[in-house]
Amino acid sequence: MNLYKYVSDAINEKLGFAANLEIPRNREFGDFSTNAAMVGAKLAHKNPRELAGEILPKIQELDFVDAATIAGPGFINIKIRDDFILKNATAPAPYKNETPLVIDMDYGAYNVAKSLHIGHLRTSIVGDTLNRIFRFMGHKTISYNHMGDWGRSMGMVIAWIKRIHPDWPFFQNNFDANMDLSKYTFSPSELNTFYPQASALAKQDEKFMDDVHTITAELQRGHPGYNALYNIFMPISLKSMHDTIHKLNILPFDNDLGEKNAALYEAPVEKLLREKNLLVESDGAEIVVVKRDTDTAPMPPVMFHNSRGATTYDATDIMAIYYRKLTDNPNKIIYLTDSRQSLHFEQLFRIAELTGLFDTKNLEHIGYGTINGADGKPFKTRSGNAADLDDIIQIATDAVRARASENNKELDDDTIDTIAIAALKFNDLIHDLRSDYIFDPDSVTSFEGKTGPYVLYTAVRLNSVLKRATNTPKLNNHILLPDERNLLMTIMDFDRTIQSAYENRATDMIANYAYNLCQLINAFYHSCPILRDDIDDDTKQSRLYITKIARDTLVTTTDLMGLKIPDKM
RNA sequence: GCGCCCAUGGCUCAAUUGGAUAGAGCAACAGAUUUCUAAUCUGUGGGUUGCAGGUUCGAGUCCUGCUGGGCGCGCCA
Repeated sequence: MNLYKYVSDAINEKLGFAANLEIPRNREFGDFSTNAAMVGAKLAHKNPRELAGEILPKIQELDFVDAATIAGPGFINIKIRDDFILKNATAPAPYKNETPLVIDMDYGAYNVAKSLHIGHLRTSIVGDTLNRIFRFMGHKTISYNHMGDWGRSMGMVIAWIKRIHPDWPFFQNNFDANMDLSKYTFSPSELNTFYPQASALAKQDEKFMDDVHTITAELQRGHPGYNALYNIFMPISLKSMHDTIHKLNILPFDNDLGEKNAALYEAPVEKLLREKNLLVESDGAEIVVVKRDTDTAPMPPVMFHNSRGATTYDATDIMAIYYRKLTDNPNKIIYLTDSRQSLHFEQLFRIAELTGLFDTKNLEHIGYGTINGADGKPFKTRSGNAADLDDIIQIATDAVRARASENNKELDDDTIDTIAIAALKFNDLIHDLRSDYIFDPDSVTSFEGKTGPYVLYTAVRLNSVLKRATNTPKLNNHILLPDERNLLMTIMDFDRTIQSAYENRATDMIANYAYNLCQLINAFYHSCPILRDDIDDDTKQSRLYITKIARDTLVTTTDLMGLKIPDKM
């Protein structure tokens, strides 16, 4: 049950006004605490403690209250009856929402022909967990991998291939799309080298850059050879993305639809902008002015067509809204990107408002912080590049393998991968997503304390106990030991946590809850033997029941984080 | 220049959005296994929350001003 809500509602009803219910930081004060008397005292010009004295008897009458006392400047501290806890403790279940929202979620946003790197870690992991939270709350989400699959970077890749294979048929005037093209292919790793090389060359070779622009424009206009080539490397790249997110246990995207798909809606969006007289010519480009008189911050115009007539990502993002409205007609669109793109989304949302395309209050940008190295600058490899996600996963995997062999544990490869992924993901999720954090490979692979492996280990322990048990889990009425009581109270706090995580879009609340739950589970595990021979059957049954709902609650949180639990570790 | 964000033990991060004695992990030190997995548990030391004011019953949190850092500001995404 949602204990917090139950207690809060009961107190509010009893008092006849909305009191603020808190869980004291220092649990010695009780299970709950309200500052109703202090708030009320200000309005009524009364002494807070005196007012608390008037409120106190009413609270003491409530059937779940064991004791209620006045403390400090006027707090009323409440302790819940043990039998009430015993009667109502259950594991959480997904919500049945009677008015579910349709939510389009835009995260991931991988680039075709570029390997996933550390910059994609948070958008993937946090986006996936937010998606799972929304679904748990009973909403319908539609996830979009809004790929960079149609812009200048595609021109770069094709220009590079043209440079190294000028004799290939895609580049000949007599190109025949019906010929057998099966021998023109690339390995994923080979493909991923093209863009960086092309990009480096374009910076110093103006002629090559001109080629890139020409090829990009021709590709977008339907050049048969370039499009045939695109259709060869695009699936290779897509598969490579899928492999990586599969390793990370990220839910498959409902749509791998990016800029190319959005670009199909250029004409209707342009028409809409022209109808509203929003397109303005400026330096050969067509722009939309989004600045308001009240703005104090810089607010540059939005580029719809650049001076070469091409559309930029500002434009394709408008088209994507148009497309999603047409197909999903969502209640909300939520974007998860690096917080450095905040201005872009502010501009985008203003255009949605100016065109009447989408209600601005239902467009939401969640900006996450940068992952930095020990020097406080964005995390780089020793050679100065953004670290590949696959390489980071490999480092974690090697560390798990080393740790397992240190402890003389024989674990299969799947288990080792599972533990490594949990270490990476949990480390990401435990941080406030809006803040930067420092990624330290040594601490991520230490697996001690507040880590993913700790969480998995705790779940494995509980599963192991439940597997051995012959008694039926059943909660018998007994006096709760402190470690049993603390654990049950935290289990009953799950609903408040996920509600808060949902409202605040705060994935770290789930991770912190999971860690806190594990600490209490391990304390319970140590101080309360479950299956030992000298434990009587009633106690065994009770502790098995606690073990079971603790395991179920923990599994719910690990599911939300997309962590798998191994059979042993 | 304009705007946004940040500053908390040696290190990495919390703090129920204004609540009570600022908490965890790592690192250091001292302990725990005839017992369900020691990737565990128990304990010890470590703080003038960058600085100076202000608001009120009450401030790490809100306001003002400094100092120091990060980020953004038309044809990259």
